[in-house]
Amino acid sequence: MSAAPSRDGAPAGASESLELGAPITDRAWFDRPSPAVARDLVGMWLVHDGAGGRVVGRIVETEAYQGPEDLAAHSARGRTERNAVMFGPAGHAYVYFVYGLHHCLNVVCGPGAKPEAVLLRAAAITEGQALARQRRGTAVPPVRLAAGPGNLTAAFGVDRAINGSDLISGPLWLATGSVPAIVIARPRVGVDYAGTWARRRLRFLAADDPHVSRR
DNA sequence: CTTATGATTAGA
DNA sequence: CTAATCATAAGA
Repeated sequence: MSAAPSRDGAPAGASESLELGAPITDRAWFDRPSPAVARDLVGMWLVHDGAGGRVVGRIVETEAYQGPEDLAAHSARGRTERNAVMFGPAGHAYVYFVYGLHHCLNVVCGPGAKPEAVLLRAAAITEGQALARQRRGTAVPPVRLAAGPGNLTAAFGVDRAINGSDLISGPLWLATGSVPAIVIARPRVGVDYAGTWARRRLRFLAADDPHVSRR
């Protein structure tokens, strides 16, 4: 079987990856507090070179989950088999299964050993739309293909098989965007149980972008 | 072993 | 507003 397409620079003249920027290859970029990484990820590219082909999308919505003090973070209740990746080095994928239906994709952050992560909540698919629609259903409008964390993982073909994958060397990776996003901050979704942490503005969205999740 | 529930979604 | 649907974590 053939190897996954290279993450190295696109061939000269290639235009299929519209505006796809430089891959993030510096682990220090990930090794920062999750709010900073979450804000920076809005407007950047998510790429998955999966079994069915490549899917690329512009990230338009993220949420930061901080260390043990953040009562909404999985790491707040200590290290378990599920969240172990959060306690490992930054720049890896933390994928978990929830509600018996959906997968959620997170980018593990730092600094250092701090168990922080960023949940990727929505993206605008720019390449591999046919593949994404095949996975999500033909009736889904393009604007909703990756709107919402469960829909995003479905569209990109991400599941627990990729949990722990290195975002610097694996089939799932990130690249800089060419168009800076105007980012707004709002409270996170679905964490009402987290007391004062539920009110903090740790959800980051691209302003006026139709590809964000509902609510 | 049993049991409660969730960083969700679609639909009424 | 609720059902769907099951891996996970916590407790007995």
